[in-house]
Amino acid sequence: MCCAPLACEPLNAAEAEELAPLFKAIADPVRLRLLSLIACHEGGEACVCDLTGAFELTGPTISHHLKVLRTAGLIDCERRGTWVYYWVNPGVLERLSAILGPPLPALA
Amino acid sequence: MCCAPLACEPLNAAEAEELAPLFKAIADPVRLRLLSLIACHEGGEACVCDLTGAFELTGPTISHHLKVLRTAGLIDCERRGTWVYYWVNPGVLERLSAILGPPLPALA
DNA sequence: CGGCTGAATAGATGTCCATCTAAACAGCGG
DNA sequence: CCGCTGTTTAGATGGACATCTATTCAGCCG
Repeated sequence: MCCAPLACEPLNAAEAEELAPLFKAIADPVRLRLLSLIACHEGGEACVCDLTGAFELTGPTISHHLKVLRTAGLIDCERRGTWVYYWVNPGVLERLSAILGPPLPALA
Repeated sequence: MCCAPLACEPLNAAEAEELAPLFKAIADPVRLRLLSLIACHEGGEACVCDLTGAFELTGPTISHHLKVLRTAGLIDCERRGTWVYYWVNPGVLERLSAILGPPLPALA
């Protein structure tokens, strides 16, 4: 688990190879909005049907983007009856934030 | 200038379209390391020749990645005699960090 | 069980991108 | 002025990716 911001010490090749896919997962406007929609949704989770309507994209395309986010470990999901609910995996975004961010004064 | 973290209110389409290219620029292991190498280098700036040696890639490839970072607004450069120096544009990384991060308690 | 709705998978397609080689450009030193 | 080194640009190529249509899978209800 690496935590030092980019600007503190040079990222080695292995860390960079590990981090890049996470940034790649959020480096798409649709996926950024999906992530945001899920994170902001009441209860911290959202059904696919809540998400699809926000885009002018087909169901399979949204499903594809959700899978990319899930494969990257940013979100997780569970089927409950007819619907599938997604939520943001805690900690992952914070980690990315910390890597980009300024040397935080130790927040316990 | 948007600042609210992803998890506070849903990103609208325009904001997402603006942010995605920034994340795309850093969504590559080589560019992540370049950014880190530059940020960590003494004086906050690095010459291309300082960077090329860290990778098993040709000069043109490094030059290409630097251009991507520069086009995205993450870094800037200046030629001084024979060498070209790059530095990280201040503020941009912090902004991305803030967007991913937890709802910061208003830091003036 | 049969059909309906929500969601994911399969396969196809057009575009973008990382990398290379070859060539051009910029500044320096003899 | 000429050649040398550092850096960028141009063009080519192979692979990755966003999106679609068609199909399949999963659960519900009459």
